[in-house]
Amino acid sequence: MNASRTARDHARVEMIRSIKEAARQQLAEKGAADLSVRSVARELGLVSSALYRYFPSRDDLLTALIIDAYDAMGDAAEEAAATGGTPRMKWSAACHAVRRWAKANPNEYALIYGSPIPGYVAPPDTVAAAIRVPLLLIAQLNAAFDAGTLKPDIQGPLLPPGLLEQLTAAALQVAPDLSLPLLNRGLVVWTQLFGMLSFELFGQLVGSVDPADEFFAHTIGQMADFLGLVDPS
Amino acid sequence: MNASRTARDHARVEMIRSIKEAARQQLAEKGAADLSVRSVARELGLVSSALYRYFPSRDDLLTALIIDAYDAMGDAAEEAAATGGTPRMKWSAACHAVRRWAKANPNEYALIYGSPIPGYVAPPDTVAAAIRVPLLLIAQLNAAFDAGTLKPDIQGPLLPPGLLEQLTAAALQVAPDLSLPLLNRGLVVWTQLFGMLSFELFGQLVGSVDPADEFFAHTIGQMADFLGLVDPS
DNA sequence: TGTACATCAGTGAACGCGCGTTCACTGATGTAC
DNA sequence: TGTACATCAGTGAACGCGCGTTCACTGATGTAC
Repeated sequence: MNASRTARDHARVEMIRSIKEAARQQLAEKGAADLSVRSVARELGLVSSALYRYFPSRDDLLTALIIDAYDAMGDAAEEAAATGGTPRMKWSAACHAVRRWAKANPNEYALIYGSPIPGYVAPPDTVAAAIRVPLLLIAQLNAAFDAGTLKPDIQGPLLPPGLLEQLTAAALQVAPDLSLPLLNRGLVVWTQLFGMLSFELFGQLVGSVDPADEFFAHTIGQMADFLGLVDPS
Repeated sequence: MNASRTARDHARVEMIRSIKEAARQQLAEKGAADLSVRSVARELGLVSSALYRYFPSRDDLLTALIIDAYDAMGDAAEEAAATGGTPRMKWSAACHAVRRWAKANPNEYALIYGSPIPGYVAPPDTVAAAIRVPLLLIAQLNAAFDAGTLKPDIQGPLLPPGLLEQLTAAALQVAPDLSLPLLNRGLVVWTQLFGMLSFELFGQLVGSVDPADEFFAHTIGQMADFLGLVDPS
């Protein structure tokens, strides 16, 4: 309400910030399974029980880190897409930004896109942050559709009925104007993008196309073609 | 050499088998990070130090499980492909077998395709088992090429020089007759396949195309088209 | 403005637990002559 | 075939460690009158 109240509150949000920062650093060094309340407290020069003033349990701390990671990736992608250009250019810029973020923060990436942590269940709060990147990608398809820079005819096998239903439901929420075959391709490309990233970060590409810079860049282009996003040229 | 020697040796391989089986079960219940030498020993009614007669350390046990997991997946895929048909059919059958195996053994899947285990580095022994599935998929492209059931002209953006080099080196080992653009597409589809699987198993598809049976089946077809594998019809 | 009370941050000890690994040991199983 | 010895499997105790979480506590910071 008044200045003094704000002071203590401010110290509190600052402390939460430092805790998460220290935890993120531990994460970067040792991975999610090895992140412990005690080691974070140690890093901050606190006694472990002190952290319980800020996070009621280890899982809540993990949840905060997960949301922050999704948001950091979302920020990076949105910022890259905001630099302008055609939908295809923005789409490509967002993909590259996602990769850059993932390579700079591999353990945060693993936290959100790697194996689930045993015994941990993500609460629904994470969903809003988690869907930012897919929503951004779909937004580029919508924009291309509106701008008319989308090849109108997607050929390919007919969608089976169950898939049609799922896509219809998803489209209602997210992209009511998009054709369902195109939305489907969007999902294919979405899984392709993160499959490629996980393979690169988790070491599966060693011995073939690692380092993957050119493979990634080239594939982004191929997938843009697959979606019918026309080239800016 | 003689019968008695064989008897003790036989008991030994049997014991190794039971240890791995118990470990696999623990894996299925709790995930890789929670798998411990002591709990495996407990399950077998042994004292924990007894296991050190068979595996010199926890990491060696993990390595054995990793190799077994790759091999189990490889067996499933090869068995499915061995049922015959056109290369496209075999390719598709292998993909479905991989998914079936992964869904039946999610924690083993996570062990090999999920986030790296902190502090663990996979020894080179795992490579031979790890590449069985990609080799099998490439073998279908080779077979299709030899049978002439492959659309000969892959259009698309030119391969950048660094990628060309990497693909040339890989092709030498694995598929000397394949065109490099096609080998490149093979890699794209390979990452797509496991990206889709990881998303399904790790819960990223919840809210869109989960359950993913039809999405998976449909995408396998689309990717076969993308590779130019002609339809059996 | 000054005082009495309430709220909050951080402490330190403790509970109860599980972990990987080593080591000297006891019996049983195998080998060599 | 029988005996002396070597090899191996499994035991049980111990080392040293880290973990999440609770709880009664001390001071400091904020609030109400």
